[in-house]
Amino acid sequence: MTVTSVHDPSHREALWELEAAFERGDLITAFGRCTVSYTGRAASELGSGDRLVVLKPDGAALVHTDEGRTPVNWQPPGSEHHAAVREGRLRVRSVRSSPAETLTVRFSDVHQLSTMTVTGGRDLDLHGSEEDLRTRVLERPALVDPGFEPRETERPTSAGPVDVFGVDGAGRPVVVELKRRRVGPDAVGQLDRYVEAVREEYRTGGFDDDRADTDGDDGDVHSDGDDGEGDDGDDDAGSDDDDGDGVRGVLVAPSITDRAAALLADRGFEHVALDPRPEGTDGDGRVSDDAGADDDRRGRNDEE
Amino acid sequence: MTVTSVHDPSHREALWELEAAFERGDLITAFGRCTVSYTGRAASELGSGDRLVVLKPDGAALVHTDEGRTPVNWQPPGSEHHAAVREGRLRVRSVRSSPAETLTVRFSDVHQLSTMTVTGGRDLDLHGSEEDLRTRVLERPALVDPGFEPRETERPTSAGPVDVFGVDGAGRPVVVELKRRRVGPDAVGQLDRYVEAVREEYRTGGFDDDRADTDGDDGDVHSDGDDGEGDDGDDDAGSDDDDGDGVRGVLVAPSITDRAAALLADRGFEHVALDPRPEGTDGDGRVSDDAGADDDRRGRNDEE
DNA sequence: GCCTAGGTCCCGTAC
DNA sequence: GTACGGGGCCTAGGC
Repeated sequence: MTVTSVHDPSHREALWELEAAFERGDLITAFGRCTVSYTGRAASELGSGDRLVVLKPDGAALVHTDEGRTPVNWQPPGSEHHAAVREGRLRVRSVRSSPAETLTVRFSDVHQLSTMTVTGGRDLDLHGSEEDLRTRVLERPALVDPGFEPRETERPTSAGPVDVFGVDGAGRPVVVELKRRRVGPDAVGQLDRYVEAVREEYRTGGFDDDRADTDGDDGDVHSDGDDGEGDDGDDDAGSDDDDGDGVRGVLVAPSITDRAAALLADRGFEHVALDPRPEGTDGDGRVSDDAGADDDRRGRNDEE
Repeated sequence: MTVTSVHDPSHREALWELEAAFERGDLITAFGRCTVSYTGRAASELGSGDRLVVLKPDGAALVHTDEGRTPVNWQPPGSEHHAAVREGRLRVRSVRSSPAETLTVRFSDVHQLSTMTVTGGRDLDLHGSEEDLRTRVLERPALVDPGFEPRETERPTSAGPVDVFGVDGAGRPVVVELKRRRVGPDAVGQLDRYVEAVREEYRTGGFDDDRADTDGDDGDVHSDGDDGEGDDGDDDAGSDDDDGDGVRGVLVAPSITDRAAALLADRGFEHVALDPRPEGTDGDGRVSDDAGADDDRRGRNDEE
């Protein structure tokens, strides 16, 4: 039996079904007239109305109205569901600790209650995330800068891990921050923190202080033989005509807002326009920078 | 009739029910074995398995497995739902434009399909948001700083609106950034952008350039009589022993991470520990700064 | 447990 | 429409 469903059950009937479903680890949907209370990180009250309540065996709870992608109330996984009849109403409560939070749904009427045994895979195969963008950059570093040579991903700094760290053709350190979508001012701040941390590293000594000792860890790129002095730069990696300390900051993202661009310029950083995916049939995915890069409505007609 | 439900319908039956429900503007749940494809800002594929699909009359679509608060696939409101039988399967598709996105669910088996007419309120009464924190600050400015005098909320700057803007006892401008929860480095960056924008204002002239002309708009505070010189400060509003330009930056939040605190100190800004809500019975909600401010497990027992 | 950042984030609001 | 920031954000990955 994969689905059970009862229409307009009495509260006792509903209670019985709920507890059996909890026991089985079923997915539960309840539709009915209810009020909802929540207290925890915040607190809320929702007056009477018809809602769809979903209770998952992992402890997640969702309360949906007829509008919005976001549930009007919810409880994340890890909660515990409880049901009871109180004051003539069916009370469903999901509770979790740390943070201490309680969601309470009180049904005056249950229109329908269903329980479902779920089987099958949950693994989503997703493309177009920041990780895809990183792959593109590592496979074709020239998209970032001619002569760019990635050295490490998730490179640790005192400000956190840098998405891609490497050197340019002149041997200057390059800090690359990747974003899968159009970026605003926050991304510039993020890049700024990383660049400043790296600059501070170079200032205060030979990059051995802040970096967690992760030689040969999983973040490395280019595990070829040369690990020491293979730099072909003519400068001593810094003090060039560039802005700060010789450390470059590059924001790789499909596009950037005006305000973010102004901030970026203010800090002396650069934007490289790049999509997380090779843009379908559109060549290599490099978007022309500082130019009208838009409207490629590829007429992808459905197969059926 | 508020609820209709069919068990193990044929695809044609299901199609009929779906189209009637679309017509009525009903909320729809479908549980069955299906695959899911998505393409748009990203792209994904989900293999066959049992899932709960929710279709809302506002165009929202949700695909839920038995785990997680977040749907495994979805479509935001504004999409258009379509149903058809193709290649022996029931195909439900939600499409939207800008961005162009398509969600396709292909059912090999529909275990249950329900349609529901939703009535009742959707307005949530929520407490504990940043707005509550702002209210607290405006009602009791001394919580931020003795002598702090709020002048404006959502004060426009070239970097965006400042949560609360005012002056301290010495007449120095104060930029306040509010956060309802513990803050990390990003919040410091945000505050930094605002403070820098205000400082630039003061540098480049008498605060009349970047500010949109919103005198007497809705962001003002203190519409009392005294608008001019009531300051009791002994300094001339700036050039004190303080860091920058005489403009102070204050981050008001319940707590702050170490890294954020270091950044804050580096910029010469301050943290004021404050909760969005008066913390139940806990006095005025001011949290002791730089001290072990924790564990107040108030034993709030349920009423029933 | 906390911290940090990504997300098909969603969502409201102002421009 | 774009932009910007809030959110009970959720979620994954480190430490």
